[in-house]
Amino acid sequence: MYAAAASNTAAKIDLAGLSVSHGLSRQTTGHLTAISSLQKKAPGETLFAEGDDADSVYEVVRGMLRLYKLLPDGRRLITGFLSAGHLIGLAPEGICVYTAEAITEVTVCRHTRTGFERLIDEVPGMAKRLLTVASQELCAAQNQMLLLGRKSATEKVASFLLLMADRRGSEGAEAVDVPMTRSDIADYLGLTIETVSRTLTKLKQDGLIVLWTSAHIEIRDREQLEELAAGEGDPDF
Amino acid sequence: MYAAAASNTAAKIDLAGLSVSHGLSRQTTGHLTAISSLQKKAPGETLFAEGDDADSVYEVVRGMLRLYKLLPDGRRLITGFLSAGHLIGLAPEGICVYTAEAITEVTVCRHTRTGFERLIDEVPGMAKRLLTVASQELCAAQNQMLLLGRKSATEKVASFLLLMADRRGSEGAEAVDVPMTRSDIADYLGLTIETVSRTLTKLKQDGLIVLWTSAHIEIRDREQLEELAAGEGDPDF
DNA sequence: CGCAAACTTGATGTTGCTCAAGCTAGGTGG
DNA sequence: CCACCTAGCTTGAGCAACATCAAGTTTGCG
Repeated sequence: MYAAAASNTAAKIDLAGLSVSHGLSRQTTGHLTAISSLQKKAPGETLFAEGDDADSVYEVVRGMLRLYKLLPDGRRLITGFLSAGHLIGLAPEGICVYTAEAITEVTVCRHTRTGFERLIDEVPGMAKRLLTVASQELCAAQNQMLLLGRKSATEKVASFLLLMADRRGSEGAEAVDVPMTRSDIADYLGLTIETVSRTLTKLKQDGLIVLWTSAHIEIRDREQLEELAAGEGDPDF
Repeated sequence: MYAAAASNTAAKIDLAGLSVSHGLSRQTTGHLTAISSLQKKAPGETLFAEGDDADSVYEVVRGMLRLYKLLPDGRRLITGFLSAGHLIGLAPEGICVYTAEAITEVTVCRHTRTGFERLIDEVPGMAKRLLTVASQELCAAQNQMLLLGRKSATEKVASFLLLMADRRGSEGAEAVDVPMTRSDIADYLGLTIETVSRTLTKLKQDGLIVLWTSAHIEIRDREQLEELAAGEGDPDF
């Protein structure tokens, strides 16, 4: 019954895109689960594709998704990585504007769009709360635009590492779990896999990070990494 | 009294960022103007700056604004251009996350944040309507990410021209009014002024556009421009 | 008319992309 | 259990797109 609420007391929520954290009351999530069903997706499986009818709203319960848009010749841009607690699928015109695909094995809670709409109308304050979340999303999207349009490869990769680090709850240790491939990272940062790989190697050589495996990175000098990410990095880095 | 409504029967609305169109009922805008005051800004003047308290919500009545974010060393990214009917200032944490500056002479309708919040609570359907607008914003932001991360200079400039053309209502003629400088365009597209200038020259030489003046451009081959913008351009362009 | 800001154009430079090998790790079957 | 196989990752060499630097030119305004 309270599947979604059970795994997240203070649920993180996402609306139609990038991830942001937000608290939902138990009552609200109760309403949510009343019109919902759980689904599992294997890595690489598609939840929905760009152009599909947006007839469902999903909440991520476990695992990680990528959202992306494609150009006709196959160039891809990943607009966000979603993890547990995030909401997706609230498309404006009833048409999905991006594809959502599982990176790891993913469990999602599926709600019908009409049911979700009714929820917005009936639960007082629901729309306002979602509006707050949407504003946060927008803010995150603007930061990502700044990154894509004006940051160097090193600054982009540093920003990405900090984002991943901060997302996995702040567990003292600076161990960053990177479930996505270099190709995903590249398409998220507007780079190529080779540049991502080279940049990580350089950060390793400079002692800012340790590459335990390609999917498990440790932050060694967070301060310097933050300076880089903010664009205040010494030019000699 | 109905200042905002008077200039826009079907008002375009913006929420905390990029522009999107949306219809507001006369009743709603009536409520809006009840807690509002008109202000004028000269070109170059600042409405609010990144980091300011977000204590107001503005609706653009006339003219054009730029919204931008800065990196510490002065690199700038313009996240959007706002024209009549757009709303700004609904910041998530009460802190402005970008600067808003007048490009042309601008008239805005200023609302107190608290008054606007009350409006959201009291007018039924208001929050939901704003949520729709926010979703459209988010969608636009994702398209801009795709542009910034994966499009070539030519594709970026073509996309920009079409955006400007479509914004100025569809008045048959393909006359595009460009009130912003090359520097603004460059910072919107993640390019330099020189690249913007050269790209426009190339489009002119290829016969896709005519540069009547630097601020007045005519689209001559919309179809080809649209192909370019979509990323399906012939490599020989 | 003269000045300053904005724009264009050219020559050169650099970042990140492309192309091309190798390398590593995880999974499978012998 | 190990050897192979493949997908993903790293590394290197050369290249291209766009940036930078540097003049000129145009435009609009006092």
